[in-house]
Amino acid sequence: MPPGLKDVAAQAGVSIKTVSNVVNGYVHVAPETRARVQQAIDALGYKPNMAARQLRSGRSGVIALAVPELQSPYFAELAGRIVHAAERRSWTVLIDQTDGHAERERNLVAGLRRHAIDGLIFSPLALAGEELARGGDETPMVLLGERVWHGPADHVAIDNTAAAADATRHLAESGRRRIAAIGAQDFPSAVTAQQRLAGYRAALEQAGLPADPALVAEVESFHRADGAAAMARLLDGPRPPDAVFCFNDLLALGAVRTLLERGYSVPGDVAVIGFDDIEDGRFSTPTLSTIAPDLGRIAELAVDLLAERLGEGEAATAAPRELRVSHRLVARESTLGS
Amino acid sequence: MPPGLKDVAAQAGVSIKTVSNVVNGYVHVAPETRARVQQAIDALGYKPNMAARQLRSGRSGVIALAVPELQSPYFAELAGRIVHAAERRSWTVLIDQTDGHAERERNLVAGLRRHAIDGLIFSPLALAGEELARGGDETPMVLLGERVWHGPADHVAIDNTAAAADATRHLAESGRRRIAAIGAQDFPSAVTAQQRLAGYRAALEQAGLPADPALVAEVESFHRADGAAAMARLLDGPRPPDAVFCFNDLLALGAVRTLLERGYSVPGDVAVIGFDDIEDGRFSTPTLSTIAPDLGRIAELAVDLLAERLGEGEAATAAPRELRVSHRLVARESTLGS
DNA sequence: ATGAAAGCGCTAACAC
DNA sequence: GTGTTAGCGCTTTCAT
Repeated sequence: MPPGLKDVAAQAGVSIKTVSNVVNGYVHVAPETRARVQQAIDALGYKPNMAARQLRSGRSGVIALAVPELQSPYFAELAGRIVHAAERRSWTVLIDQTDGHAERERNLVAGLRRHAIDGLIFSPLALAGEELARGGDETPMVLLGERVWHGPADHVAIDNTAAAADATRHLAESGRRRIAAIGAQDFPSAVTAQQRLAGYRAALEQAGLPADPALVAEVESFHRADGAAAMARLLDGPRPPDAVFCFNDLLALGAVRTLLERGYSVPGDVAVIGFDDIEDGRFSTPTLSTIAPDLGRIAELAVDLLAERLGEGEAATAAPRELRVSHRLVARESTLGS
Repeated sequence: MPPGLKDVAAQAGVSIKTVSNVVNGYVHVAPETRARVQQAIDALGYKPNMAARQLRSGRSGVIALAVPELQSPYFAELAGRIVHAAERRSWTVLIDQTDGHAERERNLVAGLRRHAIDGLIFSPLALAGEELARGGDETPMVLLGERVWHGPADHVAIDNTAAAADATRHLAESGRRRIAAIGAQDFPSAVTAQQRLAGYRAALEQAGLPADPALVAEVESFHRADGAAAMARLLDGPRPPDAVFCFNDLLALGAVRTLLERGYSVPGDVAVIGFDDIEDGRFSTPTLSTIAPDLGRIAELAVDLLAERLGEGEAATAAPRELRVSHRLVARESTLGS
């Protein structure tokens, strides 16, 4: 049996409360008493029991991060940043992998959590709109990625539509005329895909380019294989594109692979731009042009928002906030040439 | 205040124990009573308080996974697999990012954990050997990756040395004579690097190839940038290699980048093989030959070992086990040509 | 500045 | 089958 406050108290010849005071850094403890208690703590190797502490205080010091999958570089990097940001507040992060399954995500939102967490940072994939409304559960939640519906949850995201337009415009400005898009998705929860598609179309129109439906390739998910397959379909079409905007870097990397495999030059024959700025794109051949969201800022803001809700101040009950994070276009070889 | 067992009991007109029985799926409850209780549970939206449950049972249902960094595809994928494996046992996974800092890792091992966890899966980077011995803390730990010292912890790994030899032999067998290695590390805890280096040297000797020290490039860490820089140094050397064995795929991808950037053909001029089989290598150009450890199996075994230690059976106190997981060589374009 | 006692929500023993 | 009771280890009034 591990030692408890009681054991330390006995060893130090003080009351349990005094030990608790020392452990929690309470100020009004005689230096001499403190020393004696500390000595007993060290001698016994006492460690506070977090379950008991939480039972009393209601706080676990754990927040959950729910992402579709850690395997995707974007989410892996996001997770890493959030773990670091949380660390600065002495929180640890529990990872929930939803695999993009609607039911898994619904459970999360419903608060059907099996574990005591102080807050949730959630990057939904299968759920959107009103389905994200929380029933009953008081645990604060911060949503990542796009949302359309103004509900009772804080939210951090970049301007997807504007970013997609930036990417497309970059292609148009380098003289490309048949600009394809890879990553369209039809289902209602695919908000991200729809916003990027909207940005793509807006930029096309602004550039005075026709919107050829044959140049929009749908994908099942946002992985390399999907991008490779979509690119193949585009190439097999009547008139192949001379540029492609892919809705994320993984799709772009897959598309590039198909192009090179078939003997096309990138960007000579076809320029390619992605979205996310994952590390792979900085070392691929050709290096990948992309949209770089300010990931570090996203992570920080998400954790900050949670902290505010968890705090005592008035912010805890404020209306849901919607925070916009900046992004920038990073032009590399896949659109510029080397 | 969220409803507790007591509230449900009152609502259903039964005792608190009966409610507990229903919640925990105890068998001997009259169907009719069960229904009534369940109804009360639903009506009140009762959720068990995990802190209290843990305080009693001593189990939190949370295990921790400590890795150097989630940003590395290998660890991201490992983490994803472990989260899934844990899920099958209804555990959730807490992520600890050590950043490879020795002190962080030392705290972990010392059990200086701030949070109640049932077990720890740990992939050490800065610590090795006796430093990994646990003091006092009873929480079961499973070590991932290589170890040299036979201590009181379970351990899952592939045969690093043999795998490195396989990779090197593959290069030699395709007729390469000046085979370089990228990834050597000098510090004592760099067990992985040392084992892979040993495998490389053994294979060289077996193939009757001289071991030229100028062909062994050291790196600070195992990232793309390190691989790119190391390759550049090799190329700037007196007699550049005609093949490179990189100690992980990230290094290899960086090396390939440098080669292509400088106009070398891969594998025409220089063949490259990596280690880990991360997804990037399957879509890069050229696709990357590599050593593929059975990651899924590693994750499963790690979780299984923890489960056994946590179980009631005799296995809980058995001697530390050392489990070897298989690996295979995956030859792709970077060594074969396309 | 320190101590005594209550109780957080739950499970485990033991009645009935 | 179901109810009663006693803590798990801690924080928190309230005293002193």
